[in-house]
Amino acid sequence: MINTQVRVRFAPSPTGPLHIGGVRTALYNYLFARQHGGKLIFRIEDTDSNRFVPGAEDYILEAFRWLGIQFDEGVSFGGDDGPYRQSERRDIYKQYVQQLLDAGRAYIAFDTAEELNAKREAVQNFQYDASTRMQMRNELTLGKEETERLIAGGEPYVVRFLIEPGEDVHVDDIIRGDVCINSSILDDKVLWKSADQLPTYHLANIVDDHLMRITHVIRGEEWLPSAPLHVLLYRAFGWEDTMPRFAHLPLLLKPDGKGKLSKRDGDRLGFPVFPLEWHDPKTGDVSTGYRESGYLPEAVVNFLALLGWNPGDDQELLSLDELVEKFRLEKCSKNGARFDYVKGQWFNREYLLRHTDLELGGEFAKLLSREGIEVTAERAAEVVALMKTKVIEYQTKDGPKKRNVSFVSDLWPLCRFFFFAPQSFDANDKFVKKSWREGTAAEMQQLHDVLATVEDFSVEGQKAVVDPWVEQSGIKPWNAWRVCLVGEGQGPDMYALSAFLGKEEVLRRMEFAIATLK
RNA sequence: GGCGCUUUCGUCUAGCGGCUAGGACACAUGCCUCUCACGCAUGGAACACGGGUUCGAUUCCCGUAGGCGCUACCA
Repeated sequence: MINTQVRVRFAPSPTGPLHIGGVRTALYNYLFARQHGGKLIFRIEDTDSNRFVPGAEDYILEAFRWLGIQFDEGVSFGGDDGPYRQSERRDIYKQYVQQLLDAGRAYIAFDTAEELNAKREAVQNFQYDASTRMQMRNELTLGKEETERLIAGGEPYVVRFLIEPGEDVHVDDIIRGDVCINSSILDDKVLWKSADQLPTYHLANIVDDHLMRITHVIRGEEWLPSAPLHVLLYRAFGWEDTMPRFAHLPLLLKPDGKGKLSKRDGDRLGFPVFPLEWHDPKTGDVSTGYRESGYLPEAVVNFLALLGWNPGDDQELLSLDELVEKFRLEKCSKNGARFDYVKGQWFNREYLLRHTDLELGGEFAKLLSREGIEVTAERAAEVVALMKTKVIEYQTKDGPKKRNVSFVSDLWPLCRFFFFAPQSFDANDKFVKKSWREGTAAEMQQLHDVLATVEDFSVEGQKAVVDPWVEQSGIKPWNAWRVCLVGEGQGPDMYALSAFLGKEEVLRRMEFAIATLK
């Protein structure tokens, strides 16, 4: 194991959109593979035919493309260990199930789901294991001949793993150290179902990881209780010497309240839990995604990477390359992390501010276009430059709150006045009241007339004319001028705004305000 | 219920026997100022509890309590 190449895999089920926790698991696998010069494999675990959701596989692939997480082998990436879709590996599993059967490590059972449910209701804490298997309808109680007769007669059956009780099974977890579970609490897990000729997760997982020469299994903590079962399977196959090492990651928890993060939390608190927008083919429901909500992929990656791991120093902003370099699996925290989406917004802001105004202007121009405003990226970039350091008010369950501009889309509600002149003024607005008193209209008329004489309407050009007038007249025109051009107490520096709007528009807005407010 | 994992500011976390327990997000205040801000500065805020081990425990061990997960012919 020491000198073999690192090979890890991310193996989702195509049962719906990829959960953000799954994205983090994939990211950690990616970081680990890259930093060891290893390979990352993309496998589809579609052994439950009932839960298959069309479009899910493409969705997952598209999500990773967007995030910049690249795979080396697997579904849609090729490789020598295919097929990488478990539903296409029936023959392989069948062969290995037979191997277990032949070795007496597994047995055939005919108990139907209904029979088992009845049993569970009748017997408290019923478990299909060494203590009960001799009372059930299976190969061990029916005998070989009867078993073969039933199979020949088309009776559906499953193959169960025969677990020897009373053994302490140890799992050496990279994150948690030695984890020990007694085999007596494990049940004789179903490994294979004749009904769809497919294995269950446990069997498929072990066979595939072995055949694909996986060296490290990095997965969510929900798998920890079944890790001993997996160890036992490796042993039963005689593969213990090449068994991968395990690392069970802590789960992502709700931002508030109890339990693990769910889709509902996102809907309730207003943040995405999926990387991309998802249209549920069954219900028609649409769930927003990080991409569609205006998150930058590098911000999502950085945010997720630090939920459960940190570089050990005070650095929080790390590029994908830096993460590859600094990530340490053994330094991952052991306890679940509450999903602090507010910090996610902060990360996005940091990355947003690292883009040039022109890049952001291009995005903003697209957004404006959807509002029916056609401007060039350069023009939009001027607005971005003036407004990207502002705060936006938003709604929460505890009422309105404020936060810094974190998304390009935050700009739009703040920037309407750049494109639309005030149509009316709120006389009760605190700022308007404070700024517009007796005589203000006359002062604004003076400023209007002064501005009318300005030839060069750039910031500098206006200053050259207006500053001396301010000095000489003693009039502080700023707030009232703001009322004229903006309509309320917000916005950028007045000269900057005025220069952006241009002389004609500025004079027009002032005339309207003077006429309206008197 | 059983089994396993886990427990440092509100949140994410640093700490790996001796620290004024550090940082970030969030929050509050001040400065700046033409509005709202940004920025800068400052501040409040944590070792779950009880036993051990030790000269000394946030740190090691054991309990208790909380949290999380698993307990399917789902992954």
